[in-house]
Amino acid sequence: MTERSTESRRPTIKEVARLAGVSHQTVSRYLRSRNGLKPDTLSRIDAAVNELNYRPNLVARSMRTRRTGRLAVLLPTMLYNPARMLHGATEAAHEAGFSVEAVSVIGDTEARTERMLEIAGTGQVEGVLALAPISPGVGDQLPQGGTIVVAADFDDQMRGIGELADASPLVAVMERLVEYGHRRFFHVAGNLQFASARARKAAYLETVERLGLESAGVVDGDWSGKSGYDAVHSLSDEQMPTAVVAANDIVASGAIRALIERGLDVPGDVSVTGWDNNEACQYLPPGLTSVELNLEGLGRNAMLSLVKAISGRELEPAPRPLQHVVWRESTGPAPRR
Amino acid sequence: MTERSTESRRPTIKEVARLAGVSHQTVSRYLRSRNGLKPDTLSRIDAAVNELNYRPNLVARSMRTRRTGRLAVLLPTMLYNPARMLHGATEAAHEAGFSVEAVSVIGDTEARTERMLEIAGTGQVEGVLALAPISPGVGDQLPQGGTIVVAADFDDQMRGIGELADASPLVAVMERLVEYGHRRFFHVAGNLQFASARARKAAYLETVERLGLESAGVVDGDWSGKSGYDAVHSLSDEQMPTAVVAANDIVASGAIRALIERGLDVPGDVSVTGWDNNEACQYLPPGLTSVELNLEGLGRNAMLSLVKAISGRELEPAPRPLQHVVWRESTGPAPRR
DNA sequence: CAGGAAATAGTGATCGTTCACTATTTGCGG
DNA sequence: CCGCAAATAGTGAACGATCACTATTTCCTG
Repeated sequence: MTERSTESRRPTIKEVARLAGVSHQTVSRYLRSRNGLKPDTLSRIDAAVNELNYRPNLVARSMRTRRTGRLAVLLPTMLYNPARMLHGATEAAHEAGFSVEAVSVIGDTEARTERMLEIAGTGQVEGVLALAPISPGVGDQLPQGGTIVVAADFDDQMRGIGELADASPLVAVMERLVEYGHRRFFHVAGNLQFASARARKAAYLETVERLGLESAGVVDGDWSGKSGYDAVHSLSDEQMPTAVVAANDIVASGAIRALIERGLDVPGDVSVTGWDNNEACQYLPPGLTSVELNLEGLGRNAMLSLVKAISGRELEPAPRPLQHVVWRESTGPAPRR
Repeated sequence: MTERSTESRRPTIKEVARLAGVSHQTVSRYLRSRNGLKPDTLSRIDAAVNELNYRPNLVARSMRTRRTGRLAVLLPTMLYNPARMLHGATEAAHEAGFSVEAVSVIGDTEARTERMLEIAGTGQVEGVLALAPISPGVGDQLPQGGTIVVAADFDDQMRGIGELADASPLVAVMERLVEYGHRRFFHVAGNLQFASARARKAAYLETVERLGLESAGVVDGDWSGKSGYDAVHSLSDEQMPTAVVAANDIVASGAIRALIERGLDVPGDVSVTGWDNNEACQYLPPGLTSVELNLEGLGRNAMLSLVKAISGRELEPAPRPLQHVVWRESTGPAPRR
């Protein structure tokens, strides 16, 4: 389906004014508040607007007001589904009267950062929310003019908003597994450019240390099923843990596959946990123990900072908790040795 | 991380001109082509631009040129991961000199259509590519001004670009399964608001008819794992097919779960196929036979129509085929009865 | 009904860029 | 070194809205 509407120019505020028999400024007032106008005037403008099917030219408005009401969200490509987070962020932005542009960029942190500066520098958006990792100190490079950048993921100095990278459910998972008798763990990390991957890895190591557990080690992966598959196959029989904590569900699925290929039962011999509560992994046998994320909530809360920084407006944050563990069949008591 | 750059106004073309000792028009020329300027003039402007860290105000430019160079892509929310399609579409748009705004809208077809009209009507974008179902005949409602709308999914009169809804791999899957000895099939459809779901259902029914197969029926679902799970459980033992063709991998995972719960082996008793080549489903046992999509290519090709309609420019389409079947362990010979 | 404040409406400048012209400089043949 | 075309640069209007004022009308009070 392809349609092109009539070629004639769109009507302007002055044409509406002429048709309604008022000045352009009166129409301008009408557009913004609709108060302080006589009922008669108002209805004449109403009629003119309808007759001409007038809609204000937002480009011209932006030009004069120096406000675009638009925000950009920088998304990572392909690594996970950012749609739900984007949705939460967009909803919050709408509440504060902003529209949102999503920009997905391939390439590394540097490429993303470059593109972000480009977006921020042309006055097209009032702020940028980066849901993908960007270089630190990027704010300093911003051209003058007040475009604000909020990074939801950590920057390289490990500062960050935090919620996105909150790894506490991983600690809860491990503690419960310890109650189940597990002593020997293994962690397959995600792409460490992501704060969430770094945080989960750190939480794993910290918990091993704190509870005096054994660890078959940590393998740095890339969020892929293959990374989980390869990591498990890289272990010797002696190293084999009784619990594999994977960075996400995809990694977990690869790990489970490798465990089965090695003749091990899940959860009989080895328990496996994931992250993200991937719908496919809920059903396939064994149902995967995972961490359910309120992605809309996380997106919303990330956007709150940006909205506040730009307009000072404080929106209602998403109700906590934003993550919780869902126990399924892939976890169970540690095997007797 | 939150940063605010200096509050001072961004430099304008006139300030650059003054610093370089030329007229604003000369700077304007410099910005566009950089030809037809004396080397001396050019380097003076270069220096001024760098010193002021000048970037053109695209809002002002759009105002004068009546062109924004921006396109919008309307995305469905949450049903599947549109990131890769968006990426292909964005890449194609960049090649033609457009930037892309992604708009995800919740709600039904009507709500989406309404929002789309809003976006198209304010002159902020030159075109809209709808990757989510919208109401038919929407072009007629568009305000004057030449915003173009291209719908990649079918409209309600079942016209459409087609590639997105190409169900031919489903036919290939069924024919192969027939070679394997399968005679009795079952289809769990996706949300029929989507052209792809309608096309797969139609292809299933047509193939059953053409090859004279038995069908345990078609259940209309919603792309969810639960819909696959419930659909299988709704069958009596007598109705049970030897092959389940699911609308996508998530649905397939639900179906597999239900089959296992009923004591059936996959693929020993029943073969199952999905769609989308979901990464998690590749690993979990049994590896799911599915249809791999070149989502970037599909997104790209959808964008081509829009770009062509707006600028007349014809970009290189993605190489075919854009979909192909990946055979894995969830399919096998029909059981002897 | 005069007078003044409040409510309502109008006028012209302005945002930062490009467009359509006009003006100036350069280069070159004779 | 004149004259003229080509190359280069400058001037002012325009895009479509809002802002900062000023002007007019309405309403109320005494």
